[in-house]
Amino acid sequence: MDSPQRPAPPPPAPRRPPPGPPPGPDTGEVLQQIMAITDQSLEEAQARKHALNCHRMKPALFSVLCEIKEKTVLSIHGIQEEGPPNAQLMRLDNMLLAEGVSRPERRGRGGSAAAANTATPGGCPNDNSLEHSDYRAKLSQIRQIYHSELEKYEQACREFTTHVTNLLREQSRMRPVSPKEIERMVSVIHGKFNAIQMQLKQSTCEAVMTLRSRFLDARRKRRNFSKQATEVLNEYFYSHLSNPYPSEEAKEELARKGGITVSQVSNWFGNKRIRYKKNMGKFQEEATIYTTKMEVDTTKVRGLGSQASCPSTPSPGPSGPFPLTSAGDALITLQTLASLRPARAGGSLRSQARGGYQGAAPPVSAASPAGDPGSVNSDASN
DNA sequence: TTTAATGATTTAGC
DNA sequence: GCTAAATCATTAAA
Repeated sequence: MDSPQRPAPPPPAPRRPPPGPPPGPDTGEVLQQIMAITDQSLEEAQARKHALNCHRMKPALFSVLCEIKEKTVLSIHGIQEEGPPNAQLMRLDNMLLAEGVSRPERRGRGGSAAAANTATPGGCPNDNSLEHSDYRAKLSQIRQIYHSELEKYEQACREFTTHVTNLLREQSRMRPVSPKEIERMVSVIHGKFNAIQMQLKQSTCEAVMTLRSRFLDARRKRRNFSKQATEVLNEYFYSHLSNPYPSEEAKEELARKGGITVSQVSNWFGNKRIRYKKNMGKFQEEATIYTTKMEVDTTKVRGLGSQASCPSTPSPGPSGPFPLTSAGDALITLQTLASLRPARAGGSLRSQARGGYQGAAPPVSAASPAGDPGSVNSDASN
């Protein structure tokens, strides 16, 4: 039997390339192309470039390309770069102006804050104490560093901007770079430098705040009063022991004589009263010293026919709130002498009204301004 | 280092 | 708003 002819087997299927990137030119081929490029003479390349640059269609082509680029770039970045004025930066600027770190003549940002703080930069009290001069010196140091750094940043910004602008202008001959693009690049650079400036401002503000807290926190910077101040205060206290509540005017005079503030006088009397009351025995020696001293002074003053050196005071009566010490004999003499001074209406009345030591009341101040710093609280905390 | 002295602050009462 | 009282924080002497 004849077997039917078998069809010829199909030719072997061609091998499929392995899955992966689409077939490209062979590496060797690419290398050859590169070699061919490098083989071209430099002059030839330059000539081609020149020919392209001089092509009559080049300006039109660049213009179109610039336009397209402009639209694309603006759609991507345009909106993001337009932000609201930086509130944080404004706050920092205002604070630096208020602290007297920024120059007041630097206009443009936060001018109102400067106007509000021209009298006492830094909110520093108007005391001419050593601490405050030290504070001002340190603040001045901070200011110097700040301005020198700021100047450096500004100069670097200017130089870098000029450099980039020139570079882009140069490149605009070879590739489409529109003036707007240059402008945008400049604003980007300014933005970056502004961020650096903000860091500088922030650290300057921190330094000022640290300085302030260190110098103006009076509790930390407590200084004992001068000997003269203590003497003035003690003289008044012991000569008015029955009613040691100086009037506002007396406080002012004591403050002036002792070179301290009215608040400090109030603090001192508050402390003195309570400590004297708690431990009268301990203060006896001191009391004797001052009463004797006052007695001598008063005798001298009497001899001169004028008034005592102590500030005017409420009339201390023998029935005042503070019991006399056992050295009271000397004190009684003092009280008697003190009572010769011009009496003030409020003092004894009020102390009598309260009655007793515990109820020791202050004399009514003759003139107590609204912003009276005479409370026990220190003005340093204001 | 410890402790007493002292100026300043806080809280509550009036 | 001023004061007493308690307390804190710093200074200066022991």
